[in-house]
Amino acid sequence: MQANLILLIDRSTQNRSDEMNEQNATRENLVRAGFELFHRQGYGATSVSQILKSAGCNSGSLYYFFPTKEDLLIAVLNWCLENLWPEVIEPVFERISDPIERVFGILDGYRKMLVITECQQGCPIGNLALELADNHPRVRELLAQNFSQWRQAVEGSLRMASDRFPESTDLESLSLFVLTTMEGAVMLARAYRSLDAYDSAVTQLRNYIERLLLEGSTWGK
Amino acid sequence: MQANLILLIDRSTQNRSDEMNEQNATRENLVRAGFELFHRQGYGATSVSQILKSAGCNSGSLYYFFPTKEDLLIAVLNWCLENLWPEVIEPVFERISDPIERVFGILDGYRKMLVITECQQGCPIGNLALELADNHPRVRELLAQNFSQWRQAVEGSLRMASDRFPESTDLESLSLFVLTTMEGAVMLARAYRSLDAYDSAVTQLRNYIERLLLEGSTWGK
DNA sequence: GTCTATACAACGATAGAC
DNA sequence: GTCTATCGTTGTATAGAC
Repeated sequence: MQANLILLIDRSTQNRSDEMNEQNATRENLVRAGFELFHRQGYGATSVSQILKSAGCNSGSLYYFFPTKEDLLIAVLNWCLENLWPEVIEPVFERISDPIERVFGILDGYRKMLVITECQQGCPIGNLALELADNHPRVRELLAQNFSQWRQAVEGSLRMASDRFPESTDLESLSLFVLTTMEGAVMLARAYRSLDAYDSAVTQLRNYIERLLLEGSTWGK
Repeated sequence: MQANLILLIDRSTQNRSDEMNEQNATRENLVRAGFELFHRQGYGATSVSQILKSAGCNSGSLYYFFPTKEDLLIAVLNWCLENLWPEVIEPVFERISDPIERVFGILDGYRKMLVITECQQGCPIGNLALELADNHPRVRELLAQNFSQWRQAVEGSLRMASDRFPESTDLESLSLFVLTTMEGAVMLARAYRSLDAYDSAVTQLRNYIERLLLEGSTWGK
């Protein structure tokens, strides 16, 4: 039951294990275990021994690959950076072709995570951002990169429909606003342990975007 | 420099110290120290010894008032619940009378905190929400109550301008959306260590609300 | 590369004098 | 109520055999 919680992991396990040599299997296991545990419990609340147990190896192996626990975290965040597109964005884009609905498809993907985890797990990056942005400079930079990549995916999609928005629309700012909404909504859904807060926010966002589109279509083609 | 970081604390210190008997001064010091440190570092990353140093007492005193560290956290969250209105909401409402601008005044208050802390400190409740919502049931409930109180302040203000919105507007959902935006925007501002992300989100929110108001005014008075 | 054993510090919490 | 001293655990990280 726990093993399948994170959709990210399952897909990429199958995709990548073939093309990997035996040598780095342990390293990969550690990164995956780190990702899942940091996501579920946070960075500070996850002990190295938990990671070792989950990855099925001993401390010597971890410290062979990573000088410190923080270096493992950095590897995890780089792993997220590599996997966002193939594992989160592209599956949605394959299923949905309308550029606006693709954005809401991404939001629906995060909703699925809330459903599966009964509102106990949100965005893996968002969690770490609030925990670590202050006192871990290298980590903060990687968190920002992860957010930027997410935002660019949304912006790219919105830009395909740029002619449907009013001319003055700032699509970069609007795509960042989508991310803002998603992160805030996930936070509230977890605090309330209810999907209502998430759905309510997405409804408001959709309302806003529909008004923009309505205005865009009124003012000539 | 550090001591005056949190506006909340300074105001209430002056207001309350008179009406307090000597006996509970230590307890109050502990709650204040806990609030500030949990806000700055998170719950898990703050050690009891740090709290003791900041509060100017020893461990015997803390455990005399609070059976565990978590009980101190609960006292802190109750303290937030008591102080939100007098220390965060009312100062804004005194300064600004327009109900819509009052909402943006609250958002501007959080912006000030980002400015003062150079984007290193966000919402004290939001931080704890992502860190603790999963595995601390009593804490999660109090976090949700804090969010609800904040949302109700916004909703009360919007409701004073309800005749300016389209009839179909769901003001409860809209006020929750304001909170969603604020929390998401604070998170991104901290990750990017820049006010731009915050300002961008508030601009989008204002744009949305202005469109609602425009539609409300068009459809008759 | 991976193992076992362990160093060493910090943690939350307790005991008992005053 | 507050103090000092300390218990027992857990944390990250290391050493050295294999």
